[in-house]
Amino acid sequence: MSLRYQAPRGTQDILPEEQPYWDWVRDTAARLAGLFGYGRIDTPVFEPAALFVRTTGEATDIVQKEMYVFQDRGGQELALRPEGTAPVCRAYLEHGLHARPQPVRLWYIAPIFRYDRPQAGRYRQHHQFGVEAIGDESPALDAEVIELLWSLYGELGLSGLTLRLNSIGDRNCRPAYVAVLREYYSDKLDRVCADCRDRFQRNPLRLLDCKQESCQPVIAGAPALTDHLCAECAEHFAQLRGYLDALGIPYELEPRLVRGFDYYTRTVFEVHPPVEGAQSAIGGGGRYDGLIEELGGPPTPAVGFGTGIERIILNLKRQEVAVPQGRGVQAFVAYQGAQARLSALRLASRLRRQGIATVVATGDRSLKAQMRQADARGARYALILGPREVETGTVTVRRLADGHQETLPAEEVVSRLRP
RNA sequence: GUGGACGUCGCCUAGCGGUCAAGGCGCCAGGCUGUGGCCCUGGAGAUCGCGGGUUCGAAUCCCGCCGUCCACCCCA
Repeated sequence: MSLRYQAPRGTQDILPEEQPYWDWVRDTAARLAGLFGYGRIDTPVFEPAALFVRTTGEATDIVQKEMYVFQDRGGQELALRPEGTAPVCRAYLEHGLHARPQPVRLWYIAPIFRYDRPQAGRYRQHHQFGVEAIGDESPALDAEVIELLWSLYGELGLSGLTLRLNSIGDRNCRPAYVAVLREYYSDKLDRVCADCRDRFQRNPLRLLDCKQESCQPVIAGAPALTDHLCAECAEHFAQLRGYLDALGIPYELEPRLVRGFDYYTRTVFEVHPPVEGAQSAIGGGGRYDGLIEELGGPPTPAVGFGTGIERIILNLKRQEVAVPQGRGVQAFVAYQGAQARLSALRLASRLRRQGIATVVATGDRSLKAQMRQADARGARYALILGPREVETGTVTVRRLADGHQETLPAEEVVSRLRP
């Protein structure tokens, strides 16, 4: 089929039959966030492009090749939001949220845009549920955020997930580690892949999670980041692990886990589903103690996560998790004749005012066709209004599940439909 | 951005150089006069993703583009 217009590459329409999944995820996320004391925040879909360049990092893939950047008619450089954290921090500063009791706990569900090549579970527009806890450096807050993410998956019905955890140090110890790492790699560049030679220059930390077979021996011998944490970072990390243990949240230490944004410090984590696709993380996050300062605010520690709703739904389907289905129509009103049509419209109107989901037949089709419609719609009752009913002021109520049917006075219909 | 597979009615699929492109699901209608789900019958619905090329002749072969999927990159 060739349509003149189709949804742009990497975007999708979410049809009614998909919505139960979305409702399930959104409702559960909102409920949990509330349970943890987080308040909802919505930020614009677009922001000054510089906001992301500054925070996410000049050299990151997101900034280098994945941002939707455009100029508006006033000449402003804007970007469709490629991640959720920076806008929330911007709002935190803009509205003086530092003057509120710290930490400030915020959550959002928002569309995210990245110009990369779509495949299963990866889109140019996707949606994230995210949480940011700003203004406190306690590892207890890291644990809280991780617990929230972990319980979300549990509540949703996902199983077999693994939480990967690491600490990548802070402004003090990371540069020292990167120097050690560079030193280690400097005489081995001829033994690693071309990408790694590039990473050596641009983003040395990423050397650690190269998947190339040939690079594995080099990685195996590389100095571990966690052996080079400063005392404060090591202590912070140790406390966090203690809290997670106390909360009974299982995690795997993943010394090679680094994340794609420059703003992370100390804690980083990802959650992976049991079946590994190419891009499998369904959620990830970490601490970003320097981000607010980078935006011109006071030094403000913070921690948060983002989790992809499309990927959650993908895994709900893979694991055949049954999600609550919305209630369908209760009543389908069929009628015969122009007279009855008016009665049908009035009856439907009355039912809806009583909170009973009601659909009226259209097109003056045969009663048989209307009944077929009622069945196809999944209605619980068919209400039949023909000349006979109009004349006697009655309605025939047919329960579609078993065909039980009776004709009763119009006034009694409402009470009959709600047991 | 790199490599690969695929693209036939709304959905799933057959056809794989030669009459009007076939079937299932779904949709619409009918199966005697006011009634669904099963069954039967009929109908609508496809420029065979788009554009070029090869050929007497292409859905079937070749090229380009678009899209989907897979791997890489990266990420949720």
